[in-house]
Amino acid sequence: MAEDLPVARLALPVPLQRNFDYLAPGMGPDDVGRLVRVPFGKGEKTAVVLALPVASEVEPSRLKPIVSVMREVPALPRDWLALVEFAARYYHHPLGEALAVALPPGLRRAELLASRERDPWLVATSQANVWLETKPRAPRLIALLDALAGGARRRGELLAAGFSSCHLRDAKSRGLIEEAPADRSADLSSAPTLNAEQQQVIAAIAGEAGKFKGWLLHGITGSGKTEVYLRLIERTLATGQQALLLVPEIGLTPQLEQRVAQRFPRARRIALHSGASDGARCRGFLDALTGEADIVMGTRLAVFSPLPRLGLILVDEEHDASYKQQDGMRYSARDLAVWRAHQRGVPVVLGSATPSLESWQQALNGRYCKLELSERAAAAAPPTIRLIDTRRIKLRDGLSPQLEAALAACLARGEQSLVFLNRRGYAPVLACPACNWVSDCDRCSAHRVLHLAERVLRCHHCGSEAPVPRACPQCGNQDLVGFGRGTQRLEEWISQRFPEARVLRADRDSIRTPAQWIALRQAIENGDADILVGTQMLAKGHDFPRLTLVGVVGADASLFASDYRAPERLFQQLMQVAGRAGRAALPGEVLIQTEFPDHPLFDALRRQDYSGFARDELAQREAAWFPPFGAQAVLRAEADKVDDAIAFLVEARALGDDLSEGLRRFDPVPMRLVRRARLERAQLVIEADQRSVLQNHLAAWLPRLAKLRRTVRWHLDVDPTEI
DNA sequence: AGCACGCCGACT
DNA sequence: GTCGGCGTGCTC
Repeated sequence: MAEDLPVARLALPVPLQRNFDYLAPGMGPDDVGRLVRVPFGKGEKTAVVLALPVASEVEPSRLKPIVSVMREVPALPRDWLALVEFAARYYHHPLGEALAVALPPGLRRAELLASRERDPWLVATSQANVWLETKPRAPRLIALLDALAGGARRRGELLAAGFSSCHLRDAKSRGLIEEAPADRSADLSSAPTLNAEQQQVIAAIAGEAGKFKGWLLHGITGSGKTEVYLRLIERTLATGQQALLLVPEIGLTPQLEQRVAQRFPRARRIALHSGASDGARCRGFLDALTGEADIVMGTRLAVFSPLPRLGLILVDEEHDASYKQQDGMRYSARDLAVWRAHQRGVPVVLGSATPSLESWQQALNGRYCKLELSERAAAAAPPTIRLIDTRRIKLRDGLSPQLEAALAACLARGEQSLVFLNRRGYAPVLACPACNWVSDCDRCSAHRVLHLAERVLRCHHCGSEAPVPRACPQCGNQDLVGFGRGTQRLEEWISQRFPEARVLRADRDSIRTPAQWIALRQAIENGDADILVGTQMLAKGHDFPRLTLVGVVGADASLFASDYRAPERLFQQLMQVAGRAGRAALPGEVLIQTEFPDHPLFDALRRQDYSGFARDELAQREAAWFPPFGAQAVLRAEADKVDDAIAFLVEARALGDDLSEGLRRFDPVPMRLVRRARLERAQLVIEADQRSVLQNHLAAWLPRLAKLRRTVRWHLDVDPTEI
């Protein structure tokens, strides 16, 4: 009697903008949010129940039945489904694929759960009464029901009786088990005293807990933002709620993870990031879902953690580029965090020393409430920043006499210095002066960088390598020259100039694993290094108490980049690296070598005047209707030949001609790095003054693209950060 | 995306 | 006479 069976509407992980209906025997409205296994095409897939029951438009005979319901996973709550549905709609990504992004990978894989699925007790717990009748011999179920009947309601008692925590999970989500009153109190035995500013900030945010409010916490380096986060988490846990703490890259912030662990030793803490194993991500996700986790800390993907008791969202270093996913569904975790806070009626705190201009503008126009932390908490004065005009100075090994003298003096004082150069390798290009051969990458429109230490030429865009030729491959000339400088060469120069100094280089080549990173930090903290040479890896939020001097070389290239976001990024980067100087009792000094000392960016930087920089930059953005004053989306295409990509975009654009009112649709152009990993790329930028106009256009236009010939690969990027 | 079906060139 | 190229079309 197939026509009597309920029909469920499911989202499947396929790149199709539609859902699929299946027969759902024995299922009901409570099963919305369940994961199910279904036959699809030739194979089987894991799908998510969106609605049940539904009246299907599909002819009943064509409906296939659901194979199995993954009852060991509690149903995903409606607000979580709504979050993913919003992300799918906003970023114009198929819902099934968006769900696949939001779920931990292991959860979708049947084999990982297969052993649990076969465990009759696990299946039984979710439908205890039904199964007690139909499967009277499920011994674990009977044991559990006996335990429950005997008055054991506490998690601890049941664990003691031999039920494992994963066995109890579903029973608990069904309310069969009572939550033991948890001790989530903070350990304040080391906690620093708050200054007046910190107290005000905490009071302001805590005073408006329990409802949505966007807070922009603008705190200079060393002003104690982390302590504010910890105190806010403490208050959230005290009211029995969960806190979500988003961080840029967990690998680079083990210090923050440690501080959270030290402060909340008794709370259930979860760390979620792409580096964690499938099993760990699954467990973390499920602990968040059942409400067992108190603090969920993680990278951008953690924004999709289900949090039934959510009370607070924190986004640390909210300007950081890593919050934007750069493939698949290109979401901004920061923006989704704000949407989610609004959806759930909880406060969201965006913290940064150099906020994104998007967030800053939201604060200026009153959508966010701005809070300032302008004092360095640890008594030290802000570093002094000086510019070194290198136009009329002869540099020796890339160093000006001033920077060299400052390094020597720092060395003599027994303090540490850092020379910042955001370019790894030995020299950016190897070239032949005789015939003009250059070390081009054969897969990308870029040079291969000379890495002398590893004796290879390496492309920084696709990773391909070639041995360093002994002679020019074109004319045989033996005197090939490495032009420009990277961190390896700078390290070599500095070691020669200061033979008595212990020089340490830190970039993605020298620090590849978390263990190496920990060892490096340890060495710096122990004082086993005098001069550090490094890329932005060393710029991000670390306390190096002995570090008093920062030198910046080679930042000029970014000043005149064609990307309109380049100045914002450069300013953020330089403010961040400058903040490494003088964090403890010792005063810090920052020296920046530049040929453009009068550039307004450097002027604002010298005064450490973020708001002045933001004012100037926002004025320019407003004049050009760039974000945050207009909204952008980019359609990108890649093909063997860039002309094919352009042709596709031209054709695609024409399909939206009748929908183009209120839009600026530019000509499709090759991307700045046209060829990457053998594929040639082009893009079409679309702008609107209003987000809603852009969204309406995309919603009407994109479905038409499915009808185009599938000759190229393409994707859409809403709110792109790299153009 | 997969994976089928479906019509035109070089081979056991 | 077949094996196989990837162009269109479907997946409840």
